[in-house]
Amino acid sequence: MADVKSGPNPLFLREEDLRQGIELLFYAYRDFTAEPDAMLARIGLGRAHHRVVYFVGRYPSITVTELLGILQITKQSLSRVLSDLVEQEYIAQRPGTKDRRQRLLTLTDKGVELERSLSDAQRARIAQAYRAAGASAVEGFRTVMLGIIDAEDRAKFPPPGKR
Amino acid sequence: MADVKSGPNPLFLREEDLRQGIELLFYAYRDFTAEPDAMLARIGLGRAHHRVVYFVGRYPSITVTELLGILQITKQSLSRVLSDLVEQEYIAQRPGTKDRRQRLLTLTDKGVELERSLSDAQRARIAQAYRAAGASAVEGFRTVMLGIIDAEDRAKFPPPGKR
DNA sequence: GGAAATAAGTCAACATGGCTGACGTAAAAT
DNA sequence: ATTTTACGTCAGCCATGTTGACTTATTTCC
Repeated sequence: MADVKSGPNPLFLREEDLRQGIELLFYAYRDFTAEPDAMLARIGLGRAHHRVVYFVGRYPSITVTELLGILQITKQSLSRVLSDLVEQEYIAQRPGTKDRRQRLLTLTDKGVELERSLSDAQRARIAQAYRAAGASAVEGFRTVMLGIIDAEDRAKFPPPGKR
Repeated sequence: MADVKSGPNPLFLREEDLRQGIELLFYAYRDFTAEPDAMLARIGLGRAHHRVVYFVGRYPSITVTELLGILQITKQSLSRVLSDLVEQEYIAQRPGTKDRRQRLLTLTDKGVELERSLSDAQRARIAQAYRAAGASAVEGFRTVMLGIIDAEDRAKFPPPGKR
């Protein structure tokens, strides 16, 4: 590997800590997504499908607008993957009862199974990291991650007491 | 928002913790990349360019092979963004002295400035999260993130003592 | 010294998943 | 009755990943 310390870029401690934070996020996300991506490729789907299946599993009967708010992509982008998933019967749509313009999304049995098999690799990775790190480290992890996430979405992560 | 607790998906505690871990990573990465992405879009570059500029800044005189190992993409994919960056003089190449087949990559002054302005938003986000969380939470964060990262790359993150 | 391996680059073609813009329909809200 | 909202769709563009095939220069190995 090229020498970190040499060259016109002497890193100081504080700066180094922040860089390390950036890189922890880069490497963790890279490795975290690699396994499900490989599984998805085998069945002709992509990471975008995984995200949709994941959040529909997480929030059964979620609306399209809510899903768009989470994913932060355009409805045209969502449409593409969502139609795939509906056509292939991973996801079912039904009209809302209160508001009949809505299409409430739920996983089919097939969808539940797909979601489980995809996220299992990720759950295993998290579980192993949590186990190795211990409860107080996990609490620190949670706290820092919440600080990185935009304030609007922090409410999605209720404190331990509320769970 | 759709009701988490209702429906055919009763979540239990342990399962819920793991899901929360998955989502912390999703939201953190989403928000972490949003600002630099917006800046990049204004100058006609993309996230891939940021990654290259970042790691060339991190490891001055890094070789193409080393960079490929970090990014875990094909050399054809890297080639595209790297040529952009060399053409636009963000990155300079020079042959290795020990091995003249290598093209050692370094940031130009212009590249240093780009890297700084892009990563500043990210550094600020990390710094704020670290400050709010406190030192022991940061240590926990580090530990859990390292557990998520594949073992091969953990050596890139020397323990505090070695820094 | 000659063969094989390695570092890097290139061309071509393709897939995925973002984006914008324009437009349509049904239902709800004002 | 009008406007707004939820959702969908068509068309086209761009960024960034992929595979496969092939070249050149240099180093390493026998």
